[in-house]
Amino acid sequence: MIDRDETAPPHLREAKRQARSFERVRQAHQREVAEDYVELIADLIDVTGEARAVDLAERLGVTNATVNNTLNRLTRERHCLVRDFLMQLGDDAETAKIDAEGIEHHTSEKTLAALKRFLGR
Amino acid sequence: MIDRDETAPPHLREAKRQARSFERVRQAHQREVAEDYVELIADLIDVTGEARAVDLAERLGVTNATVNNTLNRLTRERHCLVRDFLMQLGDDAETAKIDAEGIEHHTSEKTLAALKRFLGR
DNA sequence: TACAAAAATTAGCCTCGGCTAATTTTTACG
DNA sequence: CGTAAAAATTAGCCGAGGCTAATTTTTGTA
Repeated sequence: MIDRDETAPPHLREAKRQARSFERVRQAHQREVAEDYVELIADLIDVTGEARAVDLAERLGVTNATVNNTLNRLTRERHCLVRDFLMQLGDDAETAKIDAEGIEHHTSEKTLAALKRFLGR
Repeated sequence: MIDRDETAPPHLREAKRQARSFERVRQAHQREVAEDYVELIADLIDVTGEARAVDLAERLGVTNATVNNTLNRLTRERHCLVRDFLMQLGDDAETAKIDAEGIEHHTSEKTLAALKRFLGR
């Protein structure tokens, strides 16, 4: 079983190529949100020494509640990333869960990106 | 009451500027979907003489059903645009509704864009 | 220290844009 | 002309990312 079927007719290959392109755009839009938050938070901390949700909301042009929901979602994603990595290393589910709690807040963006690559996400 | 308060402190003005920028990005993402459809449909008609939903789906990398839903939404938007324009011209709701039915399928993208500008959308 | 204002969180709702599965309509052809 | 295959539609689900309103927690200050 090969991934990129060189024997398929050209118009089908073209359609698949196009589909992958649109898919990448959709995924990029997803990532943008996280990146906007990271950037804004860094900027606020740089300037004011802290990053209040209320200030993020003002700068993003959304409500307080929306910022809260989004941050929850993003930190949930971060948590799962660390936990799944630990399980890949052989931790049992319970241990992975507990350790992830302790680790995740000390994990830089770079390390998180590395974990993502490692897990193939 | 003025729109852009020149007397507001600089950091608030900056926050508003940033909020508008994020808002524009969100709106741009919305428009992209419609543009992708218009472009793909034109391309398919150009090449094959027709634009089947099933082909759009393949090229967009989504399912048949998704294409159907999205097209429904977009044509609903088009319908409302024409109808609201007629009402702006003084048509009563009933007349506007009926006439929009007849008109909307003969309206080019350019005209629709003009209507949008006229209605301030 | 008490309390008012500010910030954060929670609850409940919406739309968009995805999906699968089932059904109906259209098309092509023997 | 009938029918099987293809295409389209419908029903019902999900998650992301918005909202408002209400509540709880935190913070600054008299």
